[in-house]
Amino acid sequence: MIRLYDTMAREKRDFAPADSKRITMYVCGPTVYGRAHIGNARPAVVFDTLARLIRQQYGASSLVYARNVTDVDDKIIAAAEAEGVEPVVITERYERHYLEDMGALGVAPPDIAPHATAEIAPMVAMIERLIGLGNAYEAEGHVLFNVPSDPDYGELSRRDRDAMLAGARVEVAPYKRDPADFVLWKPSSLDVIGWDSPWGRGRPGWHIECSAMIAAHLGETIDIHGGGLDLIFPHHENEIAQSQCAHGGAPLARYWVHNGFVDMGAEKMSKSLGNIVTPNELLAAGHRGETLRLALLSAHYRQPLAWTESAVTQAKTMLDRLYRASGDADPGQVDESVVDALADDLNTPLALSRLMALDDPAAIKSSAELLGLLQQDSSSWFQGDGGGDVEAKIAERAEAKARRDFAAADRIRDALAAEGIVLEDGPGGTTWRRS
RNA sequence: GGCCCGAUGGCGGAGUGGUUACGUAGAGGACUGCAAAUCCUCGCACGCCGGUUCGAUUCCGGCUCGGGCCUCCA
Repeated sequence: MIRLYDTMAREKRDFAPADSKRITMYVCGPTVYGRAHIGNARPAVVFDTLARLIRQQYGASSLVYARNVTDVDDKIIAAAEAEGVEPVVITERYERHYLEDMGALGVAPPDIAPHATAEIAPMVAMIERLIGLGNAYEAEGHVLFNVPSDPDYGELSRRDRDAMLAGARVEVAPYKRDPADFVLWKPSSLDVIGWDSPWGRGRPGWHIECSAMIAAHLGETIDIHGGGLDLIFPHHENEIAQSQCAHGGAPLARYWVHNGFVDMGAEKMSKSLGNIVTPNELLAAGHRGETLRLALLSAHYRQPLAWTESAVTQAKTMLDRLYRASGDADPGQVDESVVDALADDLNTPLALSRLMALDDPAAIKSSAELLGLLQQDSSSWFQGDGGGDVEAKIAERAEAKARRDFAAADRIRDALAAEGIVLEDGPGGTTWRRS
């Protein structure tokens, strides 16, 4: 039995999917206008891990996992203008990078990756339905969702309309009937990407994308909706409003799961603060993807995670130990204590500590796979490709050792160490690994 | 201002009404030509003030500090 902390209920709940043969999970994916940073990678890794757990518990084909790609957005338009290219150049490039980076972190592609630009029709249809129901209205080429028309608005974020307005830091557009109303459709001038619609040429607002794509691919009510804490308001609140109003009150999701932030120093890592570090940079600096993944899983997903050099170093050390302990074993039985830890609201730090305590190489290997770790042979982890001349050096050093010329032997070992190659003398001879 | 989180050893990080994980770093030992790896051992913590309790790091209240959302944000 999996237990998940549900943001809506503010407590851990037993996970009971509507249909255990078709569990539906939707996670808000990237807006592809720039390189993903480590903070962006956290939800990808967290929900990838949750997906692995669900498949382990309910069967490989039990889960339909959708993660969208937002490929129409004002930031994309701005990036395209800055480079003097079409938006599609930007979106294709950064989606490719996103998949590369997440792949390096051991994140499997989702089952479905809906793209906003490919789903304009269902969005328009949903907007039309909301207008027909009196939940939305057209004004100056915009279509807006009328927040007061939804009595349940604010349930997820626990804020009422008055409180929202009291803290509002944005000027209210004059065409809004209510200051809290938000955009479903906005007009596009001819030089900006847009689609014809009943309200003129325009483009969808951010929130409607997810609502429409969820309904189109997964259904009116899904089991799990995931994303970062910062999406609770307004994004997920607005998704709920759109979907529930359009679907006769059917809840959008049974479980709302939100991950905490990655911090740099004391602050949230974010592009606008400029304090970001990207998987791409870290990989280029020589860190392995699994190291970054383990570092991301070393804190519970709802806790803030401070990103530091030492966190990465510790993750690397732990992986070295795990690879050494598992050796070249084939995966065996998944350890129950690891599964139990994960089943309790995805307690990855506890799962990791239990993994480190295992003795059986086959159990280590299979249990680590549940966390998306130990996905390569230990020889490739330690040695990577190449290294043919290392064996010659080892033989040379063995000769030196045989004639008890330890100074010569140590010179060879030190020279290799300078290249990042560590020699280890064991009972069966000398082995080597990259440091 | 409103709403919401968090505070655990040098660092990271679980968990628990009573004997306080684990990792990493550090100390000592075994092993080694010396190392490395491995194994053994050892220190080191539950923000502050009250309350409840036989007993609180754990429950409750207050405080302080830090963070988040209220605008784009994972």
